Amino acid sequence: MITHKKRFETIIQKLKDNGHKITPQRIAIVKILVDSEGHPSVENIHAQIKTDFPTMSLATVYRNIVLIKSLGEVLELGFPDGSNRYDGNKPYPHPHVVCIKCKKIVDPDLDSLDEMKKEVEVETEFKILNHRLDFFGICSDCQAGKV
Amino acid sequence: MITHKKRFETIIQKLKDNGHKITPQRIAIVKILVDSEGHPSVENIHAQIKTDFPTMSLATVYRNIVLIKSLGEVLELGFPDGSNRYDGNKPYPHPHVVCIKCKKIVDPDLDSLDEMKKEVEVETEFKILNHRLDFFGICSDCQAGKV
DNA sequence: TTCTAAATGATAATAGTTATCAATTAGCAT
DNA sequence: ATGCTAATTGATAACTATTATCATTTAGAA
Repeated sequence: MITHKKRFETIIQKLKDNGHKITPQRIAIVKILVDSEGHPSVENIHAQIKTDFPTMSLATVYRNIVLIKSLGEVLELGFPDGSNRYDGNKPYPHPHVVCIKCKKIVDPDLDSLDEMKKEVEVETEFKILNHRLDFFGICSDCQAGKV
Repeated sequence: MITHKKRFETIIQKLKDNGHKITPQRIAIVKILVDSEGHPSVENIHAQIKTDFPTMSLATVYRNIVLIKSLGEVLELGFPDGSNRYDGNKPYPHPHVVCIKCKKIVDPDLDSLDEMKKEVEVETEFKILNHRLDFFGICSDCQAGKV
């Protein structure tokens, strides 16, 4: 399991390698992306960042998330009922478990979907490149009525 | 495999059972939902419907999709890069295969995720209610350069 | 046939995201 | 350390997808 610090350095290096400046705003955004436990939305990231950067623009956060996504260093998840969510720690397809009450997202440790992927390729004649697997339910906190 | 006609009748009956009027607009929307092969967006549905109902409002389509969704008769899929998609034939969790070029969606025939669901419940202590599984790739038509 | 609450159509409003442009600044060159 | 400049930011307008509002229409019960 790679550390948050390692992920931070990887993303910052990727920005440098692609000719981008390492601004204080970018450092702050990447830090939140890799430290976050729950795949935050842009709005979440902006709200957290305002503590240390009260004048940072929401547009700056959006622009930088798009940039980091274009470098393949963040996984973007869309849900039907709201804004997109971002995972800076595992920027590749992996399962999620989403609480439908508090919207928390956790990453369970499940077996690879490679077998299914092969079955799908045979059945559909698609060339499969990636996948998405989410389970939706109620977390133990919300079951206990803490939220 | 249930027929489109049967699905149509089921949805219409559900609307009646819930005290809703069966307007010509609703009949047209439900028909497109059950006849569609590729999980259309609201915009798609509206574009198709305009042929026979040139004055139907986009808001009417949106309102009715929301209504049918609230009755549990349509599956709603959100993607990070655009509008939501709707499946009126299988309004319950099932796998999808999405072409990243032409955006076509097909439903492969895969084994149940019940085993994984149990593993997830044990590991995360969530009560799992449903799931989402999508594979992303390139369909055979787009591989052949037809699109 | 009449009546009325539900539904529609048109459009304003909202939320999430992207584009624009003047001002600022990271970092390279000296 | 200083100067320079293209990249970046901040503020906000604009865009897209969706929802809210309200006058008008209509499905269907009586």
